[in-house]
Amino acid sequence: MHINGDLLLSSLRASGLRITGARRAVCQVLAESHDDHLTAADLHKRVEALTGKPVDPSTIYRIIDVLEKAGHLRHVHFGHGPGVVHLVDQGAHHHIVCETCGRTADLALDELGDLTELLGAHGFSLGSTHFAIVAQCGDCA
Amino acid sequence: MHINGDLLLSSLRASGLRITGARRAVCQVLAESHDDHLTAADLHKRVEALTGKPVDPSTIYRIIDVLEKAGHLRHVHFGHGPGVVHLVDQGAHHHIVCETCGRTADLALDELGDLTELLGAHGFSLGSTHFAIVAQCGDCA
DNA sequence: CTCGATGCAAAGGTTTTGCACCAGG
DNA sequence: CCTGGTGCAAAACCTTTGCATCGAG
Repeated sequence: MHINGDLLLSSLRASGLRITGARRAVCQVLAESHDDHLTAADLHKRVEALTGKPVDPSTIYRIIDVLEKAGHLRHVHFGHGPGVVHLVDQGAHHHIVCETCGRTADLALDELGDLTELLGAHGFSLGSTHFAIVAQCGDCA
Repeated sequence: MHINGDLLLSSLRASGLRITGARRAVCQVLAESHDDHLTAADLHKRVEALTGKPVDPSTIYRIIDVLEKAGHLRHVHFGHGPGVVHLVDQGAHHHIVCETCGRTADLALDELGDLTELLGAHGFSLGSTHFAIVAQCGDCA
């Protein structure tokens, strides 16, 4: 089951936050592009296309921030370039991204046992999905 | 055994490149801070301290570029913040960095079997040490 | 009416680039 | 000399922030 835009909005309202046109549009776009990894710029374009009105980039970043603090959104860094954003309804996952072409794959948390061990041997623990693992995909290797 | 600055310089000369004051200083600083991960800004500061003369930041970046193309240097990204640079004399290694405090650890390539398998299961291969794996160290977790 | 949200513009930090001048070989 | 290296200044890129205004509740 996928989170829908209204659910996001009512969660905001429940926290005493206001429902504005921009927030409505961001939530709808996020809900519709549910399985995508959108950059702030992508989000911005789609929001403007949806509303027909100009929206300031800073507003997009602020809405991302609000949704992230509310726990609905996560933003992830894929090596170079802009960060990307995705909803977090169906459990967190880690990301692999191709350094060359940008193709991505998701890693379920229960696949990460060996990696956890490797990191543990050096006194580290995974514990964040904020940065992707950068690698090479089959086509680019 | 560690690469020393003169070795770097003679390699440059052997490629038909010129030995300048700035290049001499960068190579010496790199050789002396052999096991560190320096940012371009660190490098810049130490080069100016060593020569007593102002050096333009762009010159530092260009020298990094030259040394990297010559295969002596690698620059790595540790999550947010500036990239870091280190010599590559004793075999490539991968990096783990703590997302919170920035502490780093090196992963020898022969420790990466499991990670290689994990990535392979998704059609990816490691094959670059250009981006660190971002995690949490014991103190910050 | 009131406070939160937005637009605008500017700055932030790192890195790159264009261009004219300088200097290594 | 002559080409490559450097300084300077500006831009590029993504994101954040200050401040005045707008609008949701």
